Amino acid sequence: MDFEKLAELLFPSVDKTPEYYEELYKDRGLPEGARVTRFAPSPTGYLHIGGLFSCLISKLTADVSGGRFYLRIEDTDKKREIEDGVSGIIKGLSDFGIDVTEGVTGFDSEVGDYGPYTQSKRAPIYHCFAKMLVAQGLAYPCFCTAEELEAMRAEQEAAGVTPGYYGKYAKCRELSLEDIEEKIKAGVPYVIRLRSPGREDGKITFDDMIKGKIEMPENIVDVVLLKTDGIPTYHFAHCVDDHLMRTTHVVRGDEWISSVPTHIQLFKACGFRVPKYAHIAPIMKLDEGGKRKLSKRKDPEAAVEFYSEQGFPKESVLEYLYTLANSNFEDWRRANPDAALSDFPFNLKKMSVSGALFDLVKMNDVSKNVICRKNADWVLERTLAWAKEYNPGFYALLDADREKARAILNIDRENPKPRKDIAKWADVPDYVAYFYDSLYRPDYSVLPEHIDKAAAVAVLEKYKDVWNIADDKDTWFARIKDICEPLGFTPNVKEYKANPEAYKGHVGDVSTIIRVAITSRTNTPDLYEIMKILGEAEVNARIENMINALS
RNA sequence: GGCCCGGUGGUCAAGCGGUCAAGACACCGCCCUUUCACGGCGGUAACACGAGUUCGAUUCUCGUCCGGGUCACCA
Repeated sequence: MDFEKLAELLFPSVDKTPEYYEELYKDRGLPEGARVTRFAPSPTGYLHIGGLFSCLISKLTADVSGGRFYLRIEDTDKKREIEDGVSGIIKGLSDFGIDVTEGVTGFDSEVGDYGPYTQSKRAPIYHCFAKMLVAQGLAYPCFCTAEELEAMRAEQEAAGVTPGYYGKYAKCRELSLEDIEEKIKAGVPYVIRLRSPGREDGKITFDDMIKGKIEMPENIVDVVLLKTDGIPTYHFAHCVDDHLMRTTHVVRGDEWISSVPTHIQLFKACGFRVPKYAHIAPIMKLDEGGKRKLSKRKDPEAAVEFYSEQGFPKESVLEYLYTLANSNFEDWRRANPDAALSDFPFNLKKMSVSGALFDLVKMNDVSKNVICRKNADWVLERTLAWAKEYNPGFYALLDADREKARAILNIDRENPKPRKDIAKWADVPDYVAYFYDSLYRPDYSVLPEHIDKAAAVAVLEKYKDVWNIADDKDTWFARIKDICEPLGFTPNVKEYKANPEAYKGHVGDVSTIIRVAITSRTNTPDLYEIMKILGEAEVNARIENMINALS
């Protein structure tokens, strides 16, 4: 068989040589040890939290080595094509702090010297290398129809042999040049398959950077390289792209692990250096007692938009993802509370081998710790930005009086023991509700059972007269203590505990009554600050209101 | 089913032949305290099972069971 002639017959329009591309996409000239990685999603318009995680790991791998990270779009499946599947992904990445400096940067735009970075725009390149393979007898056209393939599979299953296009089942392997010529002339559709050099009993071992040493049977299947429409399969595109883009480390989901033998074989067939692989475990979710991958359809938290909508700061999401990535991250964070995330010495080898359950509760905790360290301006700014997009009414409310909003958010903040009330911006409307007439709904039923209503009214009547907006905090509290005794309460909690029968309650109960009158809640941050912000008139009105309601 | 990978408290996880088997989240208790939160202290709770190897196995080997992945002209 004259393979050169076959190659010419199959790819008459290819006018470049592999050497041309090797020359065009020069070695990156990075220092020894610098790693080149990439994130290569399908343009579904949707960024999965697992995708973000994978992307982060990939980027970190490059960053800590002083290397290079780029974004490639794998749009070789035209059945899945949607209008603009790219922008959503880019937005998702940038919303969570990953800015692309090489590769696809938006709908129909890209930067970098190794492009095009969108696979559908690389057809001539794939064809060139497919032609090379054919010319060397390492690939061949296959005219089998879907029906034939299906029949073959049924036959193999019935016979109990491994299904697949290989060995004697690879009917088109030995077609003569004449046969091929004839079929092509007749317009019979065909794919290009690899002539797999794998042996039935062959073994291949490779060293995954996360999973360690893995031994697998060699690939013997003549996998499809180019589909009927001339578009490459993932396998082939991965091979030529990662080679030409000079990727050194392929970081991807571990669902790919079983095709590594195929990929290594392909790289070798092409004469390319095989990249290092790092297969990361997927993020899981507990469902009906079992673990399963976070699913786009069933789990709202699978989409990164969920975190935007809920108002989790990107710092929080990132921080949580880091804890999943390297378990020593939390120790590092405790030791370096103010360090930038980029200073963390990320280590691929410390990645967990098996999939972690996504823990929204832990995520909340991480986020509270992030937010509680920030100042009021930062919190206000982020809350405003979130509200503007997801809660316009609330935005208008805060925006109307930013000083007030800032003051509210500043209560018990910026001190060594800051409160941790807020995990996400969606928590804020409820957190600040009683400061705004439009959100506040008086509800005195929250007053604890053990507090007598008549006594509560008496407390309020008295307090209304003695409190003074100008008081400093000590005086403010002293006044509350002062009204205790005359009304049958004690200012001394210990005293009360020693002899509860002698009193109607203690200063804590008195405070609670006042707190309920002003906020309709039994738990709030510093009441003194709250009253300051509300102002004299409003506080008096609210006290009056409760007196009337209870009388 | 074949082939891979995995199995330490409810969750994330240290651990690499000898440990009272770290730590974090969650939960419970106590302290602090005008409430809540914060903080401090303490507590409940784990090596899937069975055989080996070894003076000694959570750590090594094999088997069982369980979980996950994969077997396309999808990625």
